[in-house]
Amino acid sequence: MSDHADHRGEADSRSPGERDGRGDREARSERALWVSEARVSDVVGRLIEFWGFKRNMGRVWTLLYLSPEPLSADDLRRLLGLSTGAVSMTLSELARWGVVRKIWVQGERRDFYTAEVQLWRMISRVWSEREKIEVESAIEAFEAALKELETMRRGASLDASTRARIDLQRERIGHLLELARLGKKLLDALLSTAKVDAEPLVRFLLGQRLTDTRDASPR
Amino acid sequence: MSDHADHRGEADSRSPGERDGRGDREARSERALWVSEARVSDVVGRLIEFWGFKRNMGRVWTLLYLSPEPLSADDLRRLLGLSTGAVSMTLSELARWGVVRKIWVQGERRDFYTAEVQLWRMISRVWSEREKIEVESAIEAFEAALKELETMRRGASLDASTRARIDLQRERIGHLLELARLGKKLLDALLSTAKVDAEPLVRFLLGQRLTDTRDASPR
DNA sequence: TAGTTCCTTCAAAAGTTTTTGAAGCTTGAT
DNA sequence: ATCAAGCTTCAAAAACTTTTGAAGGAACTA
Repeated sequence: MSDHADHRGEADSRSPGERDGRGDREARSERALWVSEARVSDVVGRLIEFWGFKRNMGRVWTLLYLSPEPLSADDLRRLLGLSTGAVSMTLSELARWGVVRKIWVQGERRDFYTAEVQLWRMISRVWSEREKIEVESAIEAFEAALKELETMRRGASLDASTRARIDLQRERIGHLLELARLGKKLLDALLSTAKVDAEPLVRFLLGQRLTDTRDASPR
Repeated sequence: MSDHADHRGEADSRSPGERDGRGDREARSERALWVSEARVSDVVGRLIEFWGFKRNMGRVWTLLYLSPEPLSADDLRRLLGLSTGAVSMTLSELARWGVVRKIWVQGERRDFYTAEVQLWRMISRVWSEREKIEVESAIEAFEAALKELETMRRGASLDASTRARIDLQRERIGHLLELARLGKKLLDALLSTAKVDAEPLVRFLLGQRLTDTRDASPR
Protein backbone atom coordinates (compact mmCIF):
# COMPACT_ATOMS: atom_id res chain seq x y z
CA MET A 1 0.00 0.00 0.00
CA SER A 2 3.06 2.15 0.26
CA ASP A 3 2.72 2.74 -3.42
CA HIS A 4 -0.02 5.28 -3.56
CA ALA A 5 1.67 8.26 -2.08
CA ASP A 6 3.08 9.35 -5.37
CA HIS A 7 0.33 8.62 -7.82
CA ARG A 8 -1.44 11.73 -6.97
CA GLY A 9 -3.71 12.09 -9.59
CA GLU A 10 -6.56 11.86 -11.78
CA ALA A 11 -6.50 10.49 -15.21
CA ASP A 12 -5.63 13.65 -17.00
CA SER A 13 -5.85 11.86 -20.26
CA ARG A 14 -9.47 11.13 -19.70
CA SER A 15 -10.95 13.93 -21.74
CA PRO A 16 -8.01 15.31 -23.64
CA GLY A 17 -9.26 18.84 -23.66
CA GLU A 18 -9.89 21.13 -20.73
CA ARG A 19 -6.86 20.78 -18.48
CA ASP A 20 -5.25 22.95 -15.90
CA GLY A 21 -6.08 26.36 -14.68
CA ARG A 22 -9.01 25.31 -12.54
CA GLY A 23 -9.67 26.52 -9.07
CA ASP A 24 -7.57 25.23 -6.26
CA ARG A 25 -10.59 23.90 -4.52
CA GLU A 26 -11.61 21.62 -7.35
CA ALA A 27 -8.11 20.27 -7.54
CA ARG A 28 -8.17 19.51 -3.85
CA SER A 29 -11.47 17.72 -3.96
CA GLU A 30 -10.37 15.70 -6.93
CA ARG A 31 -7.37 14.62 -5.00
CA ALA A 32 -9.55 13.65 -2.07
CA LEU A 33 -11.78 11.69 -4.39
CA TRP A 34 -8.83 9.84 -5.77
CA VAL A 35 -7.58 8.96 -2.33
CA SER A 36 -10.93 7.47 -1.57
CA GLU A 37 -10.95 5.50 -4.81
CA ALA A 38 -7.51 4.19 -4.11
CA ARG A 39 -8.52 3.04 -0.69
CA VAL A 40 -11.56 1.22 -1.96
CA SER A 41 -9.61 -0.38 -4.74
CA ASP A 42 -7.08 -1.66 -2.25
CA VAL A 43 -9.80 -3.14 -0.09
CA VAL A 44 -11.28 -4.94 -3.04
CA GLY A 45 -7.79 -5.98 -4.03
CA ARG A 46 -7.24 -7.61 -0.71
CA LEU A 47 -10.62 -9.27 -0.67
CA ILE A 48 -10.13 -10.63 -4.14
CA GLU A 49 -6.70 -11.90 -3.25
CA PHE A 50 -8.26 -13.78 -0.40
CA TRP A 51 -10.53 -15.46 -2.93
CA GLY A 52 -7.56 -16.59 -4.95
CA PHE A 53 -7.11 -13.90 -7.55
CA LYS A 54 -4.31 -11.45 -7.98
CA ARG A 55 -4.56 -8.30 -6.02
CA ASN A 56 -4.10 -6.12 -9.04
CA MET A 57 -7.09 -7.69 -10.69
CA GLY A 58 -9.18 -6.33 -7.87
CA ARG A 59 -7.54 -2.95 -7.95
CA VAL A 60 -7.97 -2.51 -11.67
CA TRP A 61 -11.53 -3.73 -11.67
CA THR A 62 -12.46 -1.39 -8.86
CA LEU A 63 -11.11 1.69 -10.55
CA LEU A 64 -13.06 0.83 -13.65
CA TYR A 65 -16.13 0.17 -11.57
CA LEU A 66 -15.89 3.52 -9.85
CA SER A 67 -15.14 5.53 -12.94
CA PRO A 68 -17.96 7.32 -14.76
CA GLU A 69 -16.24 6.85 -18.10
CA PRO A 70 -14.20 3.98 -19.49
CA LEU A 71 -10.49 4.20 -18.76
CA SER A 72 -7.55 3.48 -21.00
CA ALA A 73 -4.75 1.08 -20.16
CA ASP A 74 -2.52 4.05 -19.66
CA ASP A 75 -4.90 5.70 -17.21
CA LEU A 76 -4.80 2.59 -15.14
CA ARG A 77 -1.05 2.38 -15.40
CA ARG A 78 -0.64 5.87 -14.04
CA LEU A 79 -3.36 5.69 -11.43
CA LEU A 80 -2.15 2.45 -9.91
CA GLY A 81 1.54 2.84 -10.60
CA LEU A 82 1.90 -0.36 -12.57
CA SER A 83 4.04 -1.17 -15.57
CA THR A 84 2.53 -1.30 -19.04
CA GLY A 85 2.98 -5.03 -19.09
CA ALA A 86 1.24 -5.57 -15.81
CA VAL A 87 -1.77 -3.54 -16.91
CA SER A 88 -1.99 -5.37 -20.19
CA MET A 89 -1.85 -8.76 -18.54
CA THR A 90 -4.23 -7.86 -15.76
CA LEU A 91 -6.77 -6.50 -18.21
CA SER A 92 -6.63 -9.53 -20.41
CA GLU A 93 -7.04 -11.79 -17.43
CA LEU A 94 -10.01 -9.78 -16.23
CA ALA A 95 -11.44 -9.98 -19.71
CA ARG A 96 -11.02 -13.74 -19.72
CA TRP A 97 -13.10 -13.89 -16.55
CA GLY A 98 -15.64 -11.67 -18.23
CA VAL A 99 -15.60 -9.01 -15.56
CA VAL A 100 -14.18 -6.23 -17.74
CA ARG A 101 -15.06 -5.28 -21.29
CA LYS A 102 -13.13 -3.54 -24.02
CA ILE A 103 -14.92 -0.48 -25.35
CA TRP A 104 -14.50 1.37 -28.59
CA VAL A 105 -14.57 5.11 -28.18
CA GLN A 106 -15.35 7.22 -31.22
CA GLY A 107 -12.27 8.69 -32.74
CA GLU A 108 -9.89 7.28 -30.14
CA ARG A 109 -7.06 5.08 -31.22
CA ARG A 110 -6.41 3.25 -28.02
CA ASP A 111 -8.73 0.81 -26.29
CA PHE A 112 -10.87 1.71 -23.33
CA TYR A 113 -12.20 -0.58 -20.67
CA THR A 114 -15.26 -0.73 -18.45
CA ALA A 115 -16.15 -2.94 -15.56
CA GLU A 116 -19.09 -5.27 -15.55
CA VAL A 117 -21.43 -3.46 -13.18
CA GLN A 118 -23.80 -6.31 -12.49
CA LEU A 119 -22.10 -7.68 -9.45
CA TRP A 120 -24.18 -10.80 -9.09
CA ARG A 121 -23.85 -11.72 -12.70
CA MET A 122 -20.14 -11.34 -12.44
CA ILE A 123 -19.83 -13.38 -9.32
CA SER A 124 -21.91 -16.20 -10.62
CA ARG A 125 -19.93 -16.36 -13.81
CA VAL A 126 -16.62 -16.40 -12.05
CA TRP A 127 -17.63 -18.86 -9.38
CA SER A 128 -19.27 -21.30 -11.64
CA GLU A 129 -16.09 -21.56 -13.61
CA ARG A 130 -13.89 -21.97 -10.57
CA GLU A 131 -16.21 -24.43 -9.01
CA LYS A 132 -16.06 -26.54 -12.10
CA ILE A 133 -12.31 -26.60 -11.97
CA GLU A 134 -11.80 -27.21 -8.29
CA VAL A 135 -14.77 -28.76 -6.62
CA GLU A 136 -15.71 -31.05 -9.43
CA SER A 137 -12.27 -32.50 -9.75
CA ALA A 138 -12.19 -33.12 -6.03
CA ILE A 139 -15.52 -34.90 -6.24
CA GLU A 140 -14.25 -37.09 -9.02
CA ALA A 141 -11.11 -37.91 -7.10
CA PHE A 142 -13.09 -38.92 -4.03
CA GLU A 143 -15.35 -41.09 -6.11
CA ALA A 144 -12.37 -42.76 -7.69
CA ALA A 145 -10.79 -43.39 -4.32
CA LEU A 146 -13.99 -44.94 -3.05
CA LYS A 147 -14.27 -47.19 -6.04
CA GLU A 148 -10.73 -48.31 -5.52
CA LEU A 149 -11.34 -49.12 -1.89
CA GLU A 150 -14.36 -51.11 -2.96
CA THR A 151 -12.24 -53.18 -5.28
CA MET A 152 -9.62 -53.67 -2.64
CA ARG A 153 -12.17 -54.82 -0.17
CA ARG A 154 -13.39 -57.53 -2.48
CA GLY A 155 -9.84 -58.75 -2.94
CA ALA A 156 -8.99 -62.00 -1.22
CA SER A 157 -6.88 -62.52 1.86
CA LEU A 158 -7.02 -59.37 3.87
CA ASP A 159 -6.26 -59.62 7.51
CA ALA A 160 -8.91 -58.32 9.83
CA SER A 161 -7.16 -55.09 10.67
CA THR A 162 -6.62 -54.11 7.07
CA ARG A 163 -10.24 -54.82 6.36
CA ALA A 164 -11.29 -52.63 9.27
CA ARG A 165 -9.05 -49.93 7.99
CA ILE A 166 -10.59 -50.07 4.57
CA ASP A 167 -14.01 -49.81 6.09
CA LEU A 168 -13.10 -46.80 8.14
CA GLN A 169 -11.69 -45.11 5.11
CA ARG A 170 -14.73 -45.87 3.03
CA GLU A 171 -16.85 -44.19 5.61
CA ARG A 172 -14.65 -41.17 5.99
CA ILE A 173 -13.99 -40.59 2.34
CA GLY A 174 -17.71 -41.02 1.92
CA HIS A 175 -18.20 -38.10 4.26
CA LEU A 176 -15.72 -35.98 2.39
CA LEU A 177 -17.53 -36.79 -0.83
CA GLU A 178 -20.87 -35.92 0.68
CA LEU A 179 -19.47 -32.65 1.89
CA ALA A 180 -17.97 -31.78 -1.46
CA ARG A 181 -21.24 -32.57 -3.17
CA LEU A 182 -23.10 -30.46 -0.69
CA GLY A 183 -20.73 -27.61 -1.36
CA LYS A 184 -21.23 -27.95 -5.05
CA LYS A 185 -24.99 -28.02 -4.73
CA LEU A 186 -24.98 -25.01 -2.47
CA LEU A 187 -22.85 -23.07 -4.87
CA ASP A 188 -24.93 -24.10 -7.85
CA ALA A 189 -28.15 -23.19 -6.12
CA LEU A 190 -26.78 -19.95 -4.81
CA LEU A 191 -25.42 -18.93 -8.14
CA SER A 192 -28.43 -19.82 -10.20
CA THR A 193 -30.66 -18.09 -7.69
CA ALA A 194 -28.35 -15.17 -7.69
CA LYS A 195 -28.50 -14.86 -11.42
CA VAL A 196 -32.13 -13.99 -11.05
CA ASP A 197 -32.42 -12.52 -7.61
CA ALA A 198 -30.74 -13.25 -4.34
CA GLU A 199 -33.55 -11.96 -2.18
CA PRO A 200 -35.58 -15.13 -1.52
CA LEU A 201 -32.55 -17.00 -0.38
CA VAL A 202 -31.55 -14.32 2.02
CA ARG A 203 -35.06 -13.99 3.32
CA PHE A 204 -35.12 -17.69 3.96
CA LEU A 205 -31.84 -17.67 5.76
CA LEU A 206 -32.63 -14.72 7.93
CA GLY A 207 -36.36 -15.13 8.16
CA GLN A 208 -36.76 -18.62 9.53
CA ARG A 209 -34.61 -17.80 12.46
CA LEU A 210 -32.54 -20.93 12.30
CA THR A 211 -34.52 -23.93 13.42
CA ASP A 212 -32.29 -24.73 16.33
CA THR A 213 -33.87 -28.14 16.68
CA ARG A 214 -30.87 -29.72 18.36
CA ASP A 215 -30.77 -32.49 15.87
CA ALA A 216 -27.09 -32.26 15.10
CA SER A 217 -25.12 -34.72 13.00
CA PRO A 218 -24.46 -33.55 9.44
CA ARG A 219 -25.80 -36.83 8.31
CA MET B 1 3.02 -35.65 -6.11
CA SER B 2 6.40 -36.83 -7.28
CA ASP B 3 7.31 -37.21 -3.69
CA HIS B 4 5.31 -40.21 -2.72
CA ALA B 5 7.09 -42.85 -4.63
CA ASP B 6 9.55 -43.47 -1.89
CA HIS B 7 7.46 -43.21 1.21
CA ARG B 8 6.19 -46.60 0.73
CA GLY B 9 4.76 -47.29 3.78
CA GLU B 10 2.81 -47.62 6.76
CA ALA B 11 3.74 -46.04 9.97
CA ASP B 12 5.84 -48.84 11.27
CA SER B 13 6.22 -47.05 14.52
CA ARG B 14 2.53 -47.23 15.13
CA SER B 15 2.40 -50.26 17.29
CA PRO B 16 5.96 -50.98 18.21
CA GLY B 17 5.55 -54.68 18.40
CA GLU B 18 4.59 -57.11 15.67
CA ARG B 19 6.62 -56.08 12.64
CA ASP B 20 7.83 -57.87 9.56
CA GLY B 21 7.44 -61.41 8.45
CA ARG B 22 3.86 -61.08 7.26
CA GLY B 23 2.50 -62.50 4.08
CA ASP B 24 3.34 -60.88 0.82
CA ARG B 25 -0.27 -60.30 0.08
CA GLU B 26 -0.91 -58.24 3.17
CA ALA B 27 2.09 -56.12 2.40
CA ARG B 28 0.78 -55.51 -1.08
CA SER B 29 -2.66 -54.51 0.04
CA GLU B 30 -1.22 -52.18 2.63
CA ARG B 31 0.78 -50.51 -0.05
CA ALA B 32 -2.33 -50.13 -2.16
CA LEU B 33 -4.14 -48.65 0.78
CA TRP B 34 -1.41 -46.17 1.33
CA VAL B 35 -1.44 -45.11 -2.30
CA SER B 36 -5.11 -44.42 -2.00
CA GLU B 37 -4.62 -42.41 1.20
CA ALA B 38 -1.89 -40.40 -0.41
CA ARG B 39 -4.11 -39.58 -3.34
CA VAL B 40 -6.96 -38.45 -1.18
CA SER B 41 -4.68 -36.39 0.99
CA ASP B 42 -3.34 -34.63 -2.07
CA VAL B 43 -6.82 -33.86 -3.29
CA VAL B 44 -7.73 -32.35 0.03
CA GLY B 45 -4.42 -30.54 0.02
CA ARG B 46 -5.23 -28.91 -3.26
CA LEU B 47 -8.77 -28.04 -2.24
CA ILE B 48 -7.61 -26.53 0.99
CA GLU B 49 -4.95 -24.53 -0.78
CA PHE B 50 -7.63 -23.11 -2.98
CA TRP B 51 -9.38 -21.89 0.16
CA GLY B 52 -6.28 -20.09 1.29
CA PHE B 53 -4.51 -22.58 3.52
CA LYS B 54 -1.24 -24.32 3.02
CA ARG B 55 -1.37 -27.50 1.07
CA ASN B 56 0.42 -29.47 3.75
CA MET B 57 -2.21 -28.56 6.26
CA GLY B 58 -4.69 -30.41 4.11
CA ARG B 59 -2.38 -33.34 3.57
CA VAL B 60 -1.61 -33.77 7.23
CA TRP B 61 -5.20 -33.36 8.31
CA THR B 62 -6.36 -35.93 5.79
CA LEU B 63 -3.91 -38.58 6.90
CA LEU B 64 -5.02 -38.10 10.45
CA TYR B 65 -8.63 -38.20 9.39
CA LEU B 66 -8.15 -41.45 7.54
CA SER B 67 -6.12 -43.15 10.19
CA PRO B 68 -7.80 -45.49 12.66
CA GLU B 69 -5.32 -44.56 15.38
CA PRO B 70 -3.65 -41.29 16.24
CA LEU B 71 -0.36 -40.68 14.47
CA SER B 72 2.85 -39.24 15.79
CA ALA B 73 4.68 -36.31 14.26
CA ASP B 74 7.28 -38.71 13.03
CA ASP B 75 4.72 -40.93 11.32
CA LEU B 76 3.51 -37.93 9.41
CA ARG B 77 7.01 -36.87 8.57
CA ARG B 78 7.78 -40.24 7.04
CA LEU B 79 4.46 -40.74 5.34
CA LEU B 80 4.42 -37.36 3.66
CA GLY B 81 8.14 -36.89 3.24
CA LEU B 82 8.32 -33.62 5.13
CA SER B 83 11.00 -32.26 7.40
CA THR B 84 10.60 -32.35 11.15
CA GLY B 85 10.18 -28.61 11.21
CA ALA B 86 7.46 -28.60 8.61
CA VAL B 87 5.47 -31.23 10.47
CA SER B 88 5.80 -29.41 13.74
CA MET B 89 4.69 -26.12 12.26
CA THR B 90 1.87 -27.61 10.26
CA LEU B 91 0.53 -29.44 13.26
CA SER B 92 0.62 -26.40 15.47
CA GLU B 93 -1.13 -24.37 12.83
CA LEU B 94 -3.78 -27.03 12.47
CA ALA B 95 -4.14 -27.07 16.22
CA ARG B 96 -4.60 -23.30 16.29
CA TRP B 97 -7.46 -23.70 13.85
CA GLY B 98 -8.86 -26.38 16.09
CA VAL B 99 -8.99 -29.04 13.41
CA VAL B 100 -6.44 -31.36 14.97
CA ARG B 101 -6.00 -32.41 18.58
CA LYS B 102 -3.06 -33.59 20.56
CA ILE B 103 -3.62 -36.92 22.23
CA TRP B 104 -1.86 -38.54 25.14
CA VAL B 105 -1.15 -42.18 24.66
CA GLN B 106 -0.47 -44.27 27.73
CA GLY B 107 3.18 -44.92 28.24
CA GLU B 108 4.29 -43.13 25.11
CA ARG B 109 6.69 -40.29 25.38
CA ARG B 110 5.90 -38.51 22.15
CA ASP B 111 2.68 -36.75 21.29
CA PHE B 112 0.04 -38.20 19.05
CA TYR B 113 -2.47 -36.36 16.97
CA THR B 114 -6.00 -36.95 15.72
CA ALA B 115 -8.17 -35.06 13.32
CA GLU B 116 -11.42 -33.44 14.26
CA VAL B 117 -13.90 -35.74 12.60
CA GLN B 118 -16.94 -33.52 12.72
CA LEU B 119 -16.53 -31.89 9.40
CA TRP B 120 -19.23 -29.28 9.77
CA ARG B 121 -18.10 -28.22 13.16
CA MET B 122 -14.62 -27.80 11.82
CA ILE B 123 -15.68 -25.82 8.82
CA SER B 124 -17.86 -23.49 10.76
CA ARG B 125 -15.15 -22.80 13.26
CA VAL B 126 -12.57 -22.08 10.63
CA TRP B 127 -14.82 -19.99 8.44
CA SER B 128 -16.26 -17.90 11.16
CA GLU B 129 -12.79 -16.85 12.14
CA ARG B 130 -11.67 -16.07 8.63
CA GLU B 131 -14.83 -14.29 7.81
CA LYS B 132 -14.39 -12.05 10.78
CA ILE B 133 -10.93 -11.11 9.68
CA GLU B 134 -11.57 -10.55 6.01
CA VAL B 135 -15.16 -9.75 5.29
CA GLU B 136 -15.71 -7.60 8.31
CA SER B 137 -12.71 -5.45 7.66
CA ALA B 138 -13.85 -4.97 4.08
CA ILE B 139 -17.29 -3.93 5.28
CA GLU B 140 -15.78 -1.43 7.64
CA ALA B 141 -13.60 -0.01 4.92
CA PHE B 142 -16.55 0.41 2.57
CA GLU B 143 -18.52 2.12 5.27
CA ALA B 144 -15.66 4.47 5.98
CA ALA B 145 -15.29 5.30 2.31
CA LEU B 146 -18.99 6.06 2.06
CA LYS B 147 -18.88 8.32 5.06
CA GLU B 148 -15.97 10.16 3.57
CA LEU B 149 -17.79 10.68 0.29
CA GLU B 150 -20.74 12.00 2.25
CA THR B 151 -18.54 14.57 3.91
CA MET B 152 -16.96 15.51 0.62
CA ARG B 153 -20.32 16.00 -0.96
CA ARG B 154 -21.40 18.43 1.69
CA GLY B 155 -18.22 20.44 1.13
CA ALA B 156 -18.70 23.72 -0.67
CA SER B 157 -17.77 24.59 -4.23
CA LEU B 158 -17.74 21.39 -6.19
CA ASP B 159 -18.19 21.65 -9.88
CA ALA B 160 -21.04 19.70 -11.36
CA SER B 161 -18.92 16.88 -12.76
CA THR B 162 -17.13 16.21 -9.51
CA ARG B 163 -20.45 16.15 -7.75
CA ALA B 164 -21.79 13.66 -10.28
CA ARG B 165 -18.74 11.57 -9.80
CA ILE B 166 -19.18 11.51 -6.08
CA ASP B 167 -22.76 10.44 -6.53
CA LEU B 168 -21.83 7.63 -8.85
CA GLN B 169 -19.26 6.41 -6.41
CA ARG B 170 -21.66 6.58 -3.50
CA GLU B 171 -24.00 4.37 -5.41
CA ARG B 172 -21.39 1.88 -6.49
CA ILE B 173 -19.58 1.61 -3.21
CA GLY B 174 -23.04 1.24 -1.72
CA HIS B 175 -23.52 -1.81 -3.88
CA LEU B 176 -20.21 -3.26 -2.86
CA LEU B 177 -21.13 -2.74 0.75
CA GLU B 178 -24.49 -4.37 0.25
CA LEU B 179 -22.82 -7.31 -1.39
CA ALA B 180 -20.26 -7.70 1.37
CA ARG B 181 -23.01 -7.56 3.97
CA LEU B 182 -24.99 -10.13 2.08
CA GLY B 183 -21.97 -12.36 1.94
CA LYS B 184 -21.43 -12.01 5.63
CA LYS B 185 -25.04 -12.79 6.42
CA LEU B 186 -25.01 -15.80 4.18
CA LEU B 187 -21.92 -17.12 5.81
CA ASP B 188 -23.22 -16.46 9.28
CA ALA B 189 -26.49 -18.14 8.56
CA LEU B 190 -24.85 -21.03 6.80
CA LEU B 191 -22.40 -21.59 9.58
CA SER B 192 -24.77 -21.33 12.46
CA THR B 193 -27.17 -23.60 10.64
CA ALA B 194 -24.34 -25.92 9.86
CA LYS B 195 -23.31 -26.12 13.45
CA VAL B 196 -26.58 -27.81 14.14
CA ASP B 197 -27.67 -29.33 10.89
CA ALA B 198 -27.23 -28.30 7.31
CA GLU B 199 -30.23 -30.20 6.03
CA PRO B 200 -32.97 -27.56 6.12
CA LEU B 201 -30.90 -25.12 4.19
CA VAL B 202 -30.08 -27.62 1.53
CA ARG B 203 -33.66 -28.74 1.32
CA PHE B 204 -34.72 -25.18 0.84
CA LEU B 205 -32.18 -24.60 -1.86
CA LEU B 206 -32.85 -27.76 -3.75
CA GLY B 207 -36.41 -28.48 -2.80
CA GLN B 208 -38.15 -25.39 -3.97
CA ARG B 209 -36.68 -25.99 -7.35
CA LEU B 210 -35.48 -22.47 -7.74
CA THR B 211 -38.52 -20.43 -8.55
CA ASP B 212 -37.13 -19.55 -11.90
CA THR B 213 -40.44 -17.93 -12.62
CA ARG B 214 -38.82 -14.88 -14.01
CA ASP B 215 -40.34 -12.76 -11.31
CA ALA B 216 -38.08 -13.95 -8.60
CA SER B 217 -38.61 -12.16 -5.31
CA PRO B 218 -42.10 -12.87 -3.95
CA ARG B 219 -41.86 -9.37 -2.63
C1' DT C 1 6.88 4.96 -47.70
C1' DA C 2 8.39 6.09 -42.68
C1' DG C 3 6.82 7.54 -38.38
C1' DT C 4 3.82 7.17 -34.42
C1' DT C 5 0.95 5.18 -30.96
C1' DC C 6 -0.59 1.62 -28.52
C1' DC C 7 -0.77 -3.12 -27.27
C1' DT C 8 1.31 -7.63 -26.19
C1' DT C 9 4.83 -10.78 -24.96
C1' DC C 10 8.35 -12.80 -22.37
C1' DA C 11 12.91 -13.32 -20.11
C1' DA C 12 14.80 -11.59 -16.23
C1' DA C 13 14.33 -9.27 -11.61
C1' DA C 14 11.95 -8.66 -7.52
C1' DG C 15 9.09 -10.24 -4.18
C1' DT C 16 6.72 -13.72 -1.49
C1' DT C 17 5.86 -18.11 0.53
C1' DT C 18 7.23 -22.54 1.86
C1' DT C 19 10.54 -25.83 3.30
C1' DT C 20 14.63 -27.31 5.36
C1' DG C 21 17.44 -28.91 9.10
C1' DA C 22 20.64 -27.70 12.71
C1' DA C 23 20.54 -25.59 17.22
C1' DG C 24 18.27 -25.21 21.34
C1' DC C 25 14.73 -26.34 24.61
C1' DT C 26 11.84 -29.39 27.57
C1' DT C 27 10.79 -33.50 29.83
C1' DG C 28 11.50 -37.74 31.67
C1' DA C 29 14.70 -41.71 32.62
C1' DT C 30 18.86 -43.28 34.74
C1' DA D 1 23.51 -34.57 38.13
C1' DT D 2 23.74 -36.48 32.77
C1' DC D 3 21.66 -38.34 28.75
C1' DA D 4 18.39 -39.01 25.14
C1' DA D 5 13.96 -38.44 22.82
C1' DG D 6 11.03 -35.52 20.94
C1' DC D 7 9.40 -31.08 20.05
C1' DT D 8 9.96 -26.16 18.50
C1' DT D 9 12.21 -22.34 16.41
C1' DC D 10 14.25 -19.69 12.98
C1' DA D 11 17.75 -18.22 9.57
C1' DA D 12 18.85 -19.57 5.23
C1' DA D 13 17.62 -21.95 0.88
C1' DA D 14 14.47 -23.36 -2.47
C1' DA D 15 10.38 -22.93 -4.87
C1' DC D 16 7.00 -20.34 -6.59
C1' DT D 17 4.54 -15.95 -8.02
C1' DT D 18 4.31 -11.42 -9.62
C1' DT D 19 6.17 -7.42 -11.82
C1' DT D 20 9.10 -5.09 -14.88
C1' DG D 21 10.33 -2.98 -19.20
C1' DA D 22 12.54 -3.54 -23.56
C1' DA D 23 11.63 -5.66 -27.94
C1' DG D 24 8.41 -6.68 -31.38
C1' DG D 25 4.09 -6.22 -33.79
C1' DA D 26 -0.17 -4.27 -35.51
C1' DA D 27 -2.76 -0.50 -37.07
C1' DC D 28 -3.34 4.04 -38.23
C1' DT D 29 -1.46 8.79 -40.19
C1' DA D 30 0.90 11.67 -43.15
